[in-house]
Amino acid sequence: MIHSSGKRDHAQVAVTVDLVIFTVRDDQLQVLLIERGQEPFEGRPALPGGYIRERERLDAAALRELHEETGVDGSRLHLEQLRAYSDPDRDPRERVITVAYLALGPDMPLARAGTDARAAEWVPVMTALNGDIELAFDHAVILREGLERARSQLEYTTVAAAFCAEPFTIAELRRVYEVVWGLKLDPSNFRRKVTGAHDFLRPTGEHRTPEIGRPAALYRRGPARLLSPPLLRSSDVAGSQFSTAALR
Amino acid sequence: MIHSSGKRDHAQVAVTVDLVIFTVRDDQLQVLLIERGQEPFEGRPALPGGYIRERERLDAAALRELHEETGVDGSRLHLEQLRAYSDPDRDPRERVITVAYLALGPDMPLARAGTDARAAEWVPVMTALNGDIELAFDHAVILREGLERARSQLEYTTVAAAFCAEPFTIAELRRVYEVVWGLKLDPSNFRRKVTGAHDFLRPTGEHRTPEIGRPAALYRRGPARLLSPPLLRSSDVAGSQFSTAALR
DNA sequence: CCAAAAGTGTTGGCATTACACCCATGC
DNA sequence: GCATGGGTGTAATGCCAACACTTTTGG
Repeated sequence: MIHSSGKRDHAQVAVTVDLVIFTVRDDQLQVLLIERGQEPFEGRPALPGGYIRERERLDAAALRELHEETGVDGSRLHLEQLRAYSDPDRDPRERVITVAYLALGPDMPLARAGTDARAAEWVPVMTALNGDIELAFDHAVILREGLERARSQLEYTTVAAAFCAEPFTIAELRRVYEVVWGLKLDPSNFRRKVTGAHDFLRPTGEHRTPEIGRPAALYRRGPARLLSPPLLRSSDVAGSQFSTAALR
Repeated sequence: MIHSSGKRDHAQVAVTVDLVIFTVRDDQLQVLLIERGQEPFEGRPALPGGYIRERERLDAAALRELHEETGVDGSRLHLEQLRAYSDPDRDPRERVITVAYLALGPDMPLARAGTDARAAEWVPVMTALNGDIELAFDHAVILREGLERARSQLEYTTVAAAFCAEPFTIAELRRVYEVVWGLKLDPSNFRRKVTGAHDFLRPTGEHRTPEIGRPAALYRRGPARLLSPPLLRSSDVAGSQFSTAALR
């Protein structure tokens, strides 16, 4: 029953989910964009997403869309709700409220074209926000807020490890922070902090020998979700690719 | 046009906003609850809220409901979106997705009964979460998450000042932290931190003489929104009214 | 009316910790 | 060259004490 009765004392609206899916590839933070296969904004890049189904939770819809667009089952990703966007004119066809999700994961298998998308591909975030590319709907705003959420989440939580495929080295984890924040971190201090944080990392005891350099110890994600003390991005000299004005 | 056409390829749902409105009264963190005046959950306490209107933004709906329930215009409050709740069975009548908002403000004029609420009153948060009171719908979950959001927001932002009517003293601000976190803070350290944080407080140069004790300097809110360095609630001995299990 | 006590805000002084910066070493 | 580990000086913080200003109490 889409409409249980003809008359209502309140409006009904369509609801979609949109996904900001981040990964770290080639020492860059990249976001998954699709090319829209239909109006409105046909041919324009957009965040993956779609309408929720009857009796479907928002989280379930996000996981479903994630799977449809990337082929990845979300059980190994970090998925978190960003917020709802409700501008009445954000979709020119009708009133559509969208709930945006933030998904973080390790370098994923190449995206395949989705159902109503011509193509899906990884795009460096700075490229997607570069003004040259005009995202569909209000997706530029959503992407910007998703980026800021990801950056601040790295400070207070352990989600950075979600970007790393297990097992991983501390240097790989550090590179995640450097790429997302756009600045260099001192390897020594970084190691001390993350190994000191309780239950953040579980050492495997094994090592991985790179092409050059000393073998690095391997770790897995620990059970901790909150990072205390936090890992702040305050000082340090910024080689930032984005100005701090992105903080809003 | 509620329905632009009879047939759709996607479901439409009703959307509401619900408000977690906090204030500090009598050295307690209190939340505004209404008593429902209609089914379902008639007579049960609930968070204030209601359906969004056509072409109305969620933020606007939240401000409108806030005004309807408290008579306060929200321009002087801190209002922030929590998240959307989408369990298909959270409302027994039909599918309703709600977007929860968190509102923080100084002790407000006594709430007046709203349109579809029998009464509205301030209730200490620990009372409302005490199991004895069963909130309507999933409002207990929303309230719990709102509390946790407020607690963590105090660490990294300057919203604590939103609880204080200007001008205010540093001791009043400290009491906000103590009440929300449920622990005692060292007056000396607290003063050092908040006065050291850039643009957090603007001294007025004036003083207020309490009933007993030394006159305290008065301050107004500064332009800063983010608090750096953050004010962590980590250590310190807990005289906590809630166990840390409330962190989720 | 004055002196002492009590309560609150404010300031200052260490001891400890955390951190940024730098250097040394192993593979 | 890169990962790892250690050391040092500076800043932040926790803890504790003293001081300032006011009202209340009691002689």
